[in-house]
Amino acid sequence: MVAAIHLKLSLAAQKRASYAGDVMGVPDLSLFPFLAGLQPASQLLLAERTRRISCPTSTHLVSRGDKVAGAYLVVRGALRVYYVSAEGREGTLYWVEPGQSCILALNCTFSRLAYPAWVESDGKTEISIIPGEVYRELFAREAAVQRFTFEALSGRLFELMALVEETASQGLEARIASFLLRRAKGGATVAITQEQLARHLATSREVVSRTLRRLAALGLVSAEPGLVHLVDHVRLVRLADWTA
Amino acid sequence: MVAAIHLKLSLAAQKRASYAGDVMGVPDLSLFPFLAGLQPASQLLLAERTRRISCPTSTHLVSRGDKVAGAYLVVRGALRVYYVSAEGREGTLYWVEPGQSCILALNCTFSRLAYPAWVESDGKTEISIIPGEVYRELFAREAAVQRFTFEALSGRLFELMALVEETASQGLEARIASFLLRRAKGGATVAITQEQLARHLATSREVVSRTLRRLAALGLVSAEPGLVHLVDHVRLVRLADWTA
DNA sequence: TCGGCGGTGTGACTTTGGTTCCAGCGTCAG
DNA sequence: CTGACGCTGGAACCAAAGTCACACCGCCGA
Repeated sequence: MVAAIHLKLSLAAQKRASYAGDVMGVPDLSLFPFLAGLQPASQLLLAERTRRISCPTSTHLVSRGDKVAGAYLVVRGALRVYYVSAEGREGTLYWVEPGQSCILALNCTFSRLAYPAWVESDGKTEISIIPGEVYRELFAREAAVQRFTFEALSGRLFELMALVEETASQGLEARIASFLLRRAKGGATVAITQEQLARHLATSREVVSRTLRRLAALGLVSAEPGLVHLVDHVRLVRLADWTA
Repeated sequence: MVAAIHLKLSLAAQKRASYAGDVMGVPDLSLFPFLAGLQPASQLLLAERTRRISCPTSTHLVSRGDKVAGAYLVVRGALRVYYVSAEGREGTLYWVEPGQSCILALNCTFSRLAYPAWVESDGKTEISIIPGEVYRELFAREAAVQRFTFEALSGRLFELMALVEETASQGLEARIASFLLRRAKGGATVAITQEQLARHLATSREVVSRTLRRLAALGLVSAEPGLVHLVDHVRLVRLADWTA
């Protein structure tokens, strides 16, 4: 339909990218309904310049300090945004899930801000990358894009405010409870190793092991290798959500 | 010039508000240059609906859970955005300084998000409050407002990412060093009591006292009641900025 | 069958930071 | 002068969490 125009995709992303089988790089409209309402010209622009990439789990996409611009729309899987401390301990800042996006600098000509964190795929992941200039164009003339952008940013902002508060003022028990609840998404079991859990929460495996056993002893969870079952949902919520 | 239209200003803000002497509530254009380029209709809307309020230090403006919408543009002084943990300890998330703004929900009709933190004035402060509907209007039709909003939000986002990392992976020494450097803004001395310092960093006065003395013993700072002098700027930076 | 190896359990120890309690010191109003 | 109050110093103690070392179990491939 439209000739593919090659452009510099950012870094490692391209290296490991394998174009998915769909016609263009435009993400599913079911996940990003606001795209359906765009002007024809915008749709065309999107179709021409968006690239869908697809990668296995734990694919490294962005490093701290990378100068990136544009928007990463997640279609499948998830992106994990995390930091790495001086001692090499890492902690997850947030996930970008299907239907969400990671919007980076727009003013990509000057002040392409260096991204302050790392990004990797979490699970087999497909994302549509809209280059900075293109996104800026769309943002300038499409109210729907403006709104989407605003919500994405302010949503993350609120999330991060909560995270700061959580990490600063809650013990590990509560933080683990909170983490598990968020991850389970209503389900009763989370598939995760204690090692991974430790990395998400920026702590060590041993500490997670201890804490998890304490929670198990209290009857809140039960664990087996690679799995954590949420036994007492109610008490877990009470433990995690101190605002109650 | 334009008749003042009274509207419900949010909460406590109004209670203590005393209108400043300038003609309208529109903030200084020197601080917010993007406002100068707006269409005449927008300028009129701003002039009609913006309210300037002015308050002494430590005036409580927003509580967690308040349903607020709109933008707070800081003209003088500063706003301090902070959280309060279950045990009553507080920590500062960030400051909104002159020329900056605190942009809250825009979709103020539905989903007026509850604000997740507290806001108070820090120093004698003047702010211009643009109501939610008005800001939404401006945002919809003024590219400059869109851009300003985007930068404000993504700037905060990056700040908060750094804060999460800092609180999670740095010791108090480093966090205090970092805090003092940011506050000094190039100067060599910070006017702050240890009590206040403790509140900003979500710790206790005694701990700050100890840590500060340790830093003093190392020759990094020197302290007197209500003041902290930055003695060895270089080593302070090295201590705070572990990325070096 | 025999090692690896990934995932986990556990004890002992250290460090950091939070808590409690009290003492000193300067300023300022009465 | 004096007492109250705000700010700081400092000891003793405690709790949470990070660190180190090692042991165990199950699985899988050589």
